[in-house]
Amino acid sequence: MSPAQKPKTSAKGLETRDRIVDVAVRFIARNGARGTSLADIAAEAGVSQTGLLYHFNSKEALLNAVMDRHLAFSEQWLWGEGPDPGIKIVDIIAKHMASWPNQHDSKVASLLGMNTVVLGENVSPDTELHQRLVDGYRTTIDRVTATLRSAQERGEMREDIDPQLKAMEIIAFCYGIEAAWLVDPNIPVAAAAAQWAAQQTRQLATGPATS
Amino acid sequence: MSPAQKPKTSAKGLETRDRIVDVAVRFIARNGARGTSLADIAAEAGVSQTGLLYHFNSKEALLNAVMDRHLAFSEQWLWGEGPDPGIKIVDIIAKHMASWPNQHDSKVASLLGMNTVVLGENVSPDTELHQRLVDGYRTTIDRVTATLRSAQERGEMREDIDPQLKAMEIIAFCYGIEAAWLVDPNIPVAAAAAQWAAQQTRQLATGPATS
DNA sequence: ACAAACCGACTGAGCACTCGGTAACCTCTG
DNA sequence: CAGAGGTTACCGAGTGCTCAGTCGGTTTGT
Repeated sequence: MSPAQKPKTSAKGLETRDRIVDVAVRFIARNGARGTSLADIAAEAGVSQTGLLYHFNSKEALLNAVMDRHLAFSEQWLWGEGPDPGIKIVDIIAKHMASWPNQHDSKVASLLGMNTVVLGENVSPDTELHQRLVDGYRTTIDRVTATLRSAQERGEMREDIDPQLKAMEIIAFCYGIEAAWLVDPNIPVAAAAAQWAAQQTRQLATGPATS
Repeated sequence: MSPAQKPKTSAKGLETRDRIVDVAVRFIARNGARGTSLADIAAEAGVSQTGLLYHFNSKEALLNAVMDRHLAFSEQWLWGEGPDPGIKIVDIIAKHMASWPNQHDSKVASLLGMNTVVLGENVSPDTELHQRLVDGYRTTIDRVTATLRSAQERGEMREDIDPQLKAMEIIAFCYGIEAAWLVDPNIPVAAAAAQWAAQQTRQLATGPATS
């Protein structure tokens, strides 16, 4: 009936599908899902609104495809350099943030910015995407907690710091800086991230120099 | 003509006006401005939609009144204990966060949560409220920076930490924790805030005990 | 010839906002 | 202190727009 149920999609079909999601990510990152109409997306993607609805049976279906892409990107963003970076995770984050100033208009920025925008639209538990956000947050926290805990076991991180609470702090910092950067791209993100990472490393590490 | 231009409002008028803003804050904090209709707000406030539009000439006017209330609240939240708390600012923040778990459904929670929701809806620079958000962020950063700097001058804070970047970090943490708590009120906000404040204090203070 | 890919025209719901009223209340005057 | 006149506070019934989704088609690739 429809490709969502019977995905006998051809190469060309997949390509348009992909293009639509691309455009949707851009629009949603700027105006939110509620602030973006299917007509807008369709026009920019070079199809009619009906053509869009052929590929995604409803707005919600498109939204989910967009979230899938966002999830894949975030995954790569945090864990692209290995599944267990330990306390190096703060350096990874700072390194990524250092490149933000150059790419405020890029695809990367859209994929990142979606976070803040979609989250804001779905704080109420009775929206469709809310559960996805809760699950996403929990798994991220769990993974960061796990890598910090294993760093403690390896003796690379101080034992008197609760890994879960520290994970929450790290993710909160990411969210907060991202939000601030979105509303005002001129703030010194790179410097803030660098100072933060340096201080976190000093605080977390077991090294002899506590000075 | 209308109360917005000629505010000859009576006591009763002010009361309804106030009630409308109250309700609007609650709705917007949950569903965003775009996700809330004037009809919803009016019904909950016990007036007709036309009655609402008598007090606020447009949705945008109501939005601005809501933002005014939010601003006043945030002001009190951060600086209620004095205009120059120095590094104690992190303790103030942690203290406030400690009380969040008890008030997820309260007025306070709505006023707080608005931040995340409204910010997400206005990342694009061509929305009406965007400039207000940018200005609000900047002044907050400036004030935190100033109090940290004066702490340094008083010798209460280490000199080798950049106050502005630290201010950004502090505000980012607030944003991030708030966002996380909004989507999932069950997370241990109080504990995370307590550990964060303790570690920040140890890191910022000039005290002799660096452990 | 058959399915996949796509379109134009339509529909119905939801929305912010307008228009033409009415009722309560205050104020100034005879 | 009656009551006329004006102002404030509100309402019901529209209006025009935007938007997600439907329907009945046509084109294109294999």
